[in-house]
Amino acid sequence: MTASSVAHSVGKHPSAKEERKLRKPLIERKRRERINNCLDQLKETVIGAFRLDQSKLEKADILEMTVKHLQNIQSSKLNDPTLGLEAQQKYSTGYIQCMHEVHNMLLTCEWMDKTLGSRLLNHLLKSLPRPTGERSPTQPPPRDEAALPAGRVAPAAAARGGSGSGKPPRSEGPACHAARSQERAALHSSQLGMLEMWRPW
DNA sequence: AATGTGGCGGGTACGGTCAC
DNA sequence: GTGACCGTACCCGCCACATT
Repeated sequence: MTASSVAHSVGKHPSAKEERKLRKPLIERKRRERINNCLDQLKETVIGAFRLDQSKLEKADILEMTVKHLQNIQSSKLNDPTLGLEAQQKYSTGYIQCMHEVHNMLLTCEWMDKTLGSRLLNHLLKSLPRPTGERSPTQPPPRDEAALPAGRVAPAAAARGGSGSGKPPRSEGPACHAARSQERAALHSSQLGMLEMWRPW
């Protein structure tokens, strides 16, 4: 007995059980549609990735090709670690330039409260992007610890520092050196006598 | 704890393709 | 032509999880 036949035999007010019996096939069909839609999208992707013609690819083939495609992507990323690093460096460079712009603007704003300005720069510095996984001593912890005055470290953050998560400390890679040099650049600019309070380190 | 809901797997029907 | 095989859609029951 199909769902439609159930509908006919029941009348206008199907019970909850019968209603479910009616809905279930529709839900199932929607589900299959979702699966097939995604499979179609995957098919387009792998056809493009593997330069295939629009020949017949059954579902199992599509999944297999997708797995291979993802594995290719992963291995190519592993073989070229400089791709991510380069992007990070570009971003950090731009970030620091923006910090300088903000700093210069603050210097020209006589009405600007110096404390507020230094807090702003402090915040920007703490938010300085650094390579994944690294957390500088000045970087704010995830929760409300950012509200603490500059130079203070929340007890929880202090306890976490480095080994708090239970993981062994990361060894420093080239990404760390890049962040260091950026930090040095910021330090250098502050030493040029810009804003005296902007020295969270 | 009872009930509702969605996901999943097994079974089946149906249509297309291919070798004979 | 036809039987075997394959891929797909559908139905149904079961199960896990969420809700009341």
